[in-house]
Amino acid sequence: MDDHTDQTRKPRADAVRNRERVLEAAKLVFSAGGSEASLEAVAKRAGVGIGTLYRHFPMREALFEAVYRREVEQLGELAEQLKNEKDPIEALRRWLHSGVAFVATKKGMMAALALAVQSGSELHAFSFERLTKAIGSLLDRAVAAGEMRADINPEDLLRAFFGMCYVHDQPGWQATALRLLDVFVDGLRVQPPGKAKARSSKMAKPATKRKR
Amino acid sequence: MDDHTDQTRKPRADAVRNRERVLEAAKLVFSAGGSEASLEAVAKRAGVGIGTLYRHFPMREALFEAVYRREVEQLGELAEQLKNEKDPIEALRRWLHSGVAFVATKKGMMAALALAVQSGSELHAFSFERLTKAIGSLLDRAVAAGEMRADINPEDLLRAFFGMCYVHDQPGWQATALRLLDVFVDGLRVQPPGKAKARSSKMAKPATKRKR
DNA sequence: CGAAGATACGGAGGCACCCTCCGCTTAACA
DNA sequence: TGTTAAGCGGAGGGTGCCTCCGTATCTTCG
Repeated sequence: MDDHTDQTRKPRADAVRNRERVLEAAKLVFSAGGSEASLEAVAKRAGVGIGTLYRHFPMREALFEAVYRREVEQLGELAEQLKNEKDPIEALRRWLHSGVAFVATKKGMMAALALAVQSGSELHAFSFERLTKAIGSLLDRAVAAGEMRADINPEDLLRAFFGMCYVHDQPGWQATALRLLDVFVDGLRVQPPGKAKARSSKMAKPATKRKR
Repeated sequence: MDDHTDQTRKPRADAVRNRERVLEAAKLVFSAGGSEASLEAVAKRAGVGIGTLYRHFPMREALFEAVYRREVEQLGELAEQLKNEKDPIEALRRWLHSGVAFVATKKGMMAALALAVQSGSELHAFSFERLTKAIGSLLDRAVAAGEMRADINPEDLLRAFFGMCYVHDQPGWQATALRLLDVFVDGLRVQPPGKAKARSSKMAKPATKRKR
């Protein structure tokens, strides 16, 4: 685990720089154009040859991975901060809500990502672990405080979160996702028999417009 | 709206037959290989020329649409049947659970579908309406019976359902989805202050294994 | 039934993108 | 500064997407 025991050259400066450029370009291109965007477009935007792109990211999937990895990191860090929140359930809900806002800026990324994750790659392992740990800590706190049922594990919650965020097709999807998450959190809450429906007052607005 | 007022020829028999063949082939191919599968493979499997495929379904998306439309129909019909169930909430839950099983057989289809729906096509309008109506009737019954909170509309519930079904990557995803849906339904339930946590006995199994 | 006309079929071909491969360039190390 | 390995770029072979049009087949009408 030393730094220079097995004669490893220092990585070339231009290689590092190019890798960074490609990542940045990919983030922009995928954000805008979705997973459809051609890798050649990414290379062009990054100002590197297509060959360079492929050396750094041998498969299309690898590029998604790298781009997405950063985003996941950010979500994880957010959870860390929220652990300072007083009310544990509120902290959890805040995280979920923030997650929605975060996802909202990703647009096309999500579709690409979904496909990438589907393939059962290592990306899945990484992000799942990172986020599970994050959400798990929030969850544990709430359970320990006796405010939340203990039969749902972090993985489940994470899945539910992603699921609800996934459906973003119409303009108002964010509000919907937030509402759905609130309901879910209500379902998780341990209701003291006495004030069973008290917390519902937190959901200020009723559903938008009861169709049909 | 008559049948033969504006001189419409009867559609050619071979055209109808070929369309059917392509649909069947597409269903199989997409089910197996996911959205990656080439349309030329579909054409070959259907035993028609690539040109024929493209005339019937001008865009890749159109093919997904047509295939998916049937599946949606089936889900809708299932809801009709479940309206005869006694317990309205149980009926709703049964529908959701059946939905999971249904989705489970689709495998790769879901990814393709997600992309198609994303594009805000007419498919979305159709399936959303069909399923919303189906789920809405189940929901209304439960609300009318005073067993369910009234501030969640059918659209929301549908989104939640799809969201939870979407995350299918690992072997055990079905069990997870079912559990998540149960939690969600619990969240929807109006809890009589007296027996607040009584219904939780319905969730026989605890979460599989509380990781970390 | 047979001719006429509409309609559909098939697959060649143009295009875009994927990915590989290799001669040239450039940074790291001595 | 010279040596050497790592990295760069983009030409090029391959595949799949989609269009276009000459040919085949079905419907209709006399």
